[in-house]
Amino acid sequence: MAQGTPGQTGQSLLFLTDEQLRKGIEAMFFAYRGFTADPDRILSDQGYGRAHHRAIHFIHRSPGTTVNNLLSVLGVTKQSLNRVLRTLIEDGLVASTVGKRDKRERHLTLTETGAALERSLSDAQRDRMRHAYRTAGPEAVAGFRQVLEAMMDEEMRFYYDALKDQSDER
Amino acid sequence: MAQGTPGQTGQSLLFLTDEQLRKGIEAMFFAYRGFTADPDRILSDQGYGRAHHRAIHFIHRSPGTTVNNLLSVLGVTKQSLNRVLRTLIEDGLVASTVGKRDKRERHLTLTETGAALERSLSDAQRDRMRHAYRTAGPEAVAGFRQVLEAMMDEEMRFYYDALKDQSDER
DNA sequence: CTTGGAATGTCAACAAGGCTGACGTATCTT
DNA sequence: AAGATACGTCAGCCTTGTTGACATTCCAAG
Repeated sequence: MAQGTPGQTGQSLLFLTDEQLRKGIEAMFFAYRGFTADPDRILSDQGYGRAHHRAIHFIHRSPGTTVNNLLSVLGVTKQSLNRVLRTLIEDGLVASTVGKRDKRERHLTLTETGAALERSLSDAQRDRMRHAYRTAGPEAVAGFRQVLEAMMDEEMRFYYDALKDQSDER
Repeated sequence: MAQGTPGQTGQSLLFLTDEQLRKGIEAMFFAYRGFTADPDRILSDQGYGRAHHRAIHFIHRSPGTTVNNLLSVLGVTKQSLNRVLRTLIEDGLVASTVGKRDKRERHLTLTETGAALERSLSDAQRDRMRHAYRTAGPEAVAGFRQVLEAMMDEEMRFYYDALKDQSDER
């Protein structure tokens, strides 16, 4: 566009000092600690860890998802996931049902008990998120989301946007 | 204040659906993965992990900081920190000097080599942060910071704001 | 029908990085 | 002199990540 206008759009001219960037980096570090603190507390009482939380969260989000699907979203090895999944199934929090169309696949869903734990975990996390959102205000929230989305790897943004699939035909 | 005004400030009336909050939660999850990905890659080549990165970062930020200080900021046990710190000192990345005023204390600083590693790590992380900031724009950045700050635990916000101290008299 | 490959599960071994508990030493502080 | 503080260390445990090897089951192509 016009050349002489001093960077108001923020797109072209945006001076970012190392100090500003460091502050952002530390904000991520400290905020993430707060972000995980509440669920971590709940989980450690029951002998579970953050890995269990992640599995439960994404199974809740996409009921009937397959193991492979979960693997991609979580970005861990199947051995790691399997260990976590096994205890969740043994403890009756997650149900694993053989696929109908493809019987090699296992479709994962939360049981009643599993859904109850999920609720208590995400309630805690949502409370904190809600508090942060309310404190910062709606415009800040929009900015928050924009920056985080720009910070993700391409591949992760795909899962971030997409994950709503595999609805039917188990 | 006035009662009839529909929530424009975002402070009083702010409807937040579970769906909106979930999206925020997942944004944190996926973004944090991206946030740590680059340093993790660099570190794993050298036999270090994320714990080393954190130590190096905060020693760089507060040169001459004490072990106890670092403990509080990082929120780990001294045994955990010591393991990391020992290897960093052995490998000549961190220097530990006895306190002048209080000889029980050890003051930690980065050596030349340590500072070099710190630079390569924070360069990578800053590049990603800069990219995210530029993509999202300055207003988004302000919002991003506001939300993150509201998400921290009180105690952590203290360190987030404060850490600039212990300058003198080692 | 047979066979190749995909999806899943399992066993074993290992490492990083958290944790607790206990103990020792040096050094302040009272 | 006694107690508190700062630090280091030994030992042991847990979660959660990794690799590698291998079995099973099943779909689909030939």
